[in-house]
Amino acid sequence: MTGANHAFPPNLRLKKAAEFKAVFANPVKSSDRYFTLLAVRNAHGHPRLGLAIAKKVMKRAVDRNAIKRTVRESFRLHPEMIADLDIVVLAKKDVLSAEPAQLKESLCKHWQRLSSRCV
RNA sequence: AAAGUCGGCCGGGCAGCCGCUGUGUUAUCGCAAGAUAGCAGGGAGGAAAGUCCGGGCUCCACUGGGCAGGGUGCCAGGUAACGCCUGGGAGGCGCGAGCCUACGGAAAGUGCCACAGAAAAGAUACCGCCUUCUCCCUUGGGAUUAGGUAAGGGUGAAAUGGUGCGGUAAGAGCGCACCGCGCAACUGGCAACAGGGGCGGCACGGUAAACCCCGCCCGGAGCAAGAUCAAAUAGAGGAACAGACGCGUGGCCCGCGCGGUUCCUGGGUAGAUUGCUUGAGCGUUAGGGUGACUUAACGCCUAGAUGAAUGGCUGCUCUCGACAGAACCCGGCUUAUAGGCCGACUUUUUCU
Repeated sequence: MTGANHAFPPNLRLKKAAEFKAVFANPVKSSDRYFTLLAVRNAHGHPRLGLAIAKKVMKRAVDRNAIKRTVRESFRLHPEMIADLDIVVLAKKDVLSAEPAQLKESLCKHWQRLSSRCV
């Protein structure tokens, strides 16, 4: 366990509107009752993560922040599962009623599924 | 001790590991801008919320005033300002500490006042009461004519002052006393208002969160404001150079039209930077003020993100943790909130 493997610097994030657009245009999808993930293969040599938590789904800012943290944390701690993809995570309503452990498990499955399907 | 009133404060704690984001500093790389790494130190709230008021700041508009529209509304003070706060007055609630109030004007005008009731606004008075005319009838009483009344009854949220005494045919502010109301002075108070006395003798029902009238206040938009830099693409104007070039027109030349290169100006999209945190700031002490607040000295720097940081895991511990996440910044208001702490005061009970 070295620190370098679990960092989350800015270059691993999707930032620009154009980058999000590219993912939404022609993605590989993976979804369950908590999340919908969209992914596209990139040429950067590392994965990149973007979050899209709709205000409509989660009204309170506290809830939105909490979900973003959970997703980022999972992304950061499991780089070995994730191939070089641009991924956008969309949250669903059921996230609010879920246990933290269930969310983590769900996210791990998504990382592996997307990595094996986008080749 | 119990019940209660008011004001203030806190919003799990500690340790380790892994992350995120500013700041300072050191090292390495780089012409530089900067990048990477190490170390140190900072990193959500009392409401950050609702966006309901008030201001700062920015851009636009602007001579001043009026109309319209909106806001506000006992008085005085505080403040940058306010619809906020403080103190005072008035009315209401509570045994009390205390709490509540959209609290200007109904004699400028208009409207409305359901149901019930005779009548809902300057009374053609329903049941009545009293006097009187005529008739019936055994005194008593009944029917009826003309008039005087508003005490009693009944309706209503509200009925044209209230209670008592006098007075009267019966009654009535008709007269008197007290209360209430109105008027002009006086006294106290900056004022709202209060006080006691005088005069009037009932005239003036309620409703202005109904229109309205009166006093005071208000230009509009908002940090996605605004400022700077500025690709690609589109492409405006000017100047200089070349005018020996190409294309079109034409049989050819001249000419005319479209093209060239360089520079300057302009435009400002994607994007980037900035605005962005030192401020009507906080703390302590001293002075002024009943208080809100204010003055002075000294000390402190306390989030600044931009797909948007302030978190995750583990261990220990307690009373097992609510409402909830900064987005330009302040002052308020309102709403949400587990649990806990402190102070002042009130009422009741017990003990000494």
